[in-house]
Amino acid sequence: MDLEKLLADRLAPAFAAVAGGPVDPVVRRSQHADFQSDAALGLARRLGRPPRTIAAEVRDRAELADVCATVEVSGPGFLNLTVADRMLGDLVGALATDPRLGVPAVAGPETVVIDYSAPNVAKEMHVGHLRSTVIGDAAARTLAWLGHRVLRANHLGDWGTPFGMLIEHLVDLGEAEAAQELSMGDLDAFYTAARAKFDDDAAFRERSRLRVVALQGGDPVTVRLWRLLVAQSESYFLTVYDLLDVTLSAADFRGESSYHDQLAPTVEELDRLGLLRRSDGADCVFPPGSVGRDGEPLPLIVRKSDGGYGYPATDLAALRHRAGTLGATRLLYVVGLPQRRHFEMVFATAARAGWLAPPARAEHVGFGSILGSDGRMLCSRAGGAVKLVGLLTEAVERATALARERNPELGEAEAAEVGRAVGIGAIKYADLSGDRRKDYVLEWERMLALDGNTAPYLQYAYSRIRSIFRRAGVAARPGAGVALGEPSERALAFELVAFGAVVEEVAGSLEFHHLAAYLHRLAAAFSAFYERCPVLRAEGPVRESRLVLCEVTARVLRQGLYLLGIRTPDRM
RNA sequence: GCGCCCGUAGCUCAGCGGAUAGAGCAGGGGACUUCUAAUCCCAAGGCCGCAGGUUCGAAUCCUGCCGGGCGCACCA
Repeated sequence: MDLEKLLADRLAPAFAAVAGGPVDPVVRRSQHADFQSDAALGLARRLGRPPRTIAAEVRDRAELADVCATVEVSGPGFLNLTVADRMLGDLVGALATDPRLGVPAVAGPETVVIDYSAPNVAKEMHVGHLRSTVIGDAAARTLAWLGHRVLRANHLGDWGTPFGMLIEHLVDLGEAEAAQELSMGDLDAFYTAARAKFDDDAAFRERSRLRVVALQGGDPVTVRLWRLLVAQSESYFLTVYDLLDVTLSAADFRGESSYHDQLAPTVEELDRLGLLRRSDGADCVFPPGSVGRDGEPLPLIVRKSDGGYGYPATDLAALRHRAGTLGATRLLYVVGLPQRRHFEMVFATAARAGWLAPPARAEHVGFGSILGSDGRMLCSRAGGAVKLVGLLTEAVERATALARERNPELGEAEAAEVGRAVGIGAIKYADLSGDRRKDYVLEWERMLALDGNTAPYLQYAYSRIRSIFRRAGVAARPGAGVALGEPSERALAFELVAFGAVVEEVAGSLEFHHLAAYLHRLAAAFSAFYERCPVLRAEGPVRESRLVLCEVTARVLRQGLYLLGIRTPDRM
């Protein structure tokens, strides 16, 4: 039970009695006390009485004796609430014996499909994929930990016209040579070479066109070559995921091709439902509300005038599969914000077709673009893409060098391990600590920063705690009483007790910067505590109590960072 | 033209109806014989893009304007 809710529950009846109806007590953290309630201000006009009088009356009626040390009317009519040390200590004590750290598993688990990462076969992963992968993985970890059934859907770009030219290029190179190139992760070179031939060589272009037809027609030789291409890319992506420390596995690849045979039936059903309209030779759905440049309704083109299918058809088929066959009630799409309109139209169409009916719902978990230093979008297809592995490798190298420098006691193997955890953590945290909807400028310095509000700061706090236990060879006694004397102990305790509410909120909003900010507050509170409150040199109950504070802090940091996909080394 | 998003400290960003607008970085000053100084403490830094409006109260909600970005029919 978090304190805010506890206080609100105690205040609500008092407010209801004074106001003669239900009132939200509006409890929040305060600079002037531990918490404050602002509800009396809003009630003043309605009741025609001074807010301070209302606040005083609520104070007198509320049953807060066991929770609060003091309850004071302040300013124009705030209620300042100071929590009793005893209550706060008991709450922390309860966390110490709770394997879930005050975050209960959800009562009604849902099936959640999370569409994220989605690189393209035979194309390099660039920084644009980083956001989707990192945010999506945090969502997967968080929702899974809460007890939901999470299905990770890596919607691989493994189908479409570019495969004609890619397969022809593979044929030109020879399978062995091509496999070699692709397994080295040099996907850009492969793609660029194919593209160049396609642009310059008419004969190659024609071969490519025929190859697409062969692929879609299921020609066995072509399909085998295509599979080769896909398999090589998949194994390359898995090495990147491994380096990035992401929970995506080989089993999560669900390429666009896997919906290939559902495309026609999907469109046919739209037709049967009377949602289809032919426009300029293309089969379209016109979801209400979307208007184009000319003021006319904007179509979702489910079948092109040449008979081919594009993204809308694939997305609809995938959605139908996820909601229908898989039984998902929450469908997440971790895709850049520029595609917002596309998803609006897809979701609207799916709803009209009855494929997406409550309680099932789809959410576009959009994120901002990555910009270059000139403030313009970076992640276009037209080059300028920064190779993801290059970024990751540099982060790990920097962090490893720093680990060696700062802690010579680390052996070579441990320094490498710390370097990985810290370097990768820094990159993920840089991405998750800001509002995901905002664009951000790609600054290597920022992403690779190892001090300030960064993952290493949180990891360092964790490793210091581990160091205390390691050095003393002791463990916290879970049942030990938590006695809070020092202000920095109280401050730390307040943060610990807030973990559950933060995770719960983030599971809904998927705004991971709230979790990041919380963990930073927690680590900062711990660091301040660490400076002022000796643990091992304390004695008796104070020592016992501080050991519990340390233990719970470590566990919350570890779990919180785990949800963000960030490791916590025992030593740094 | 229409729609969506964004303008907060020198920089990167939180805050999105409540009391004196918060962090980090950079820059200034302190703290290691004491559980890891990848740390902590102190000081400094702001017409919250501009102008109206709603409200007891606005960085936060509404309207307009200015500046920037993205999207707007067969590309994924």
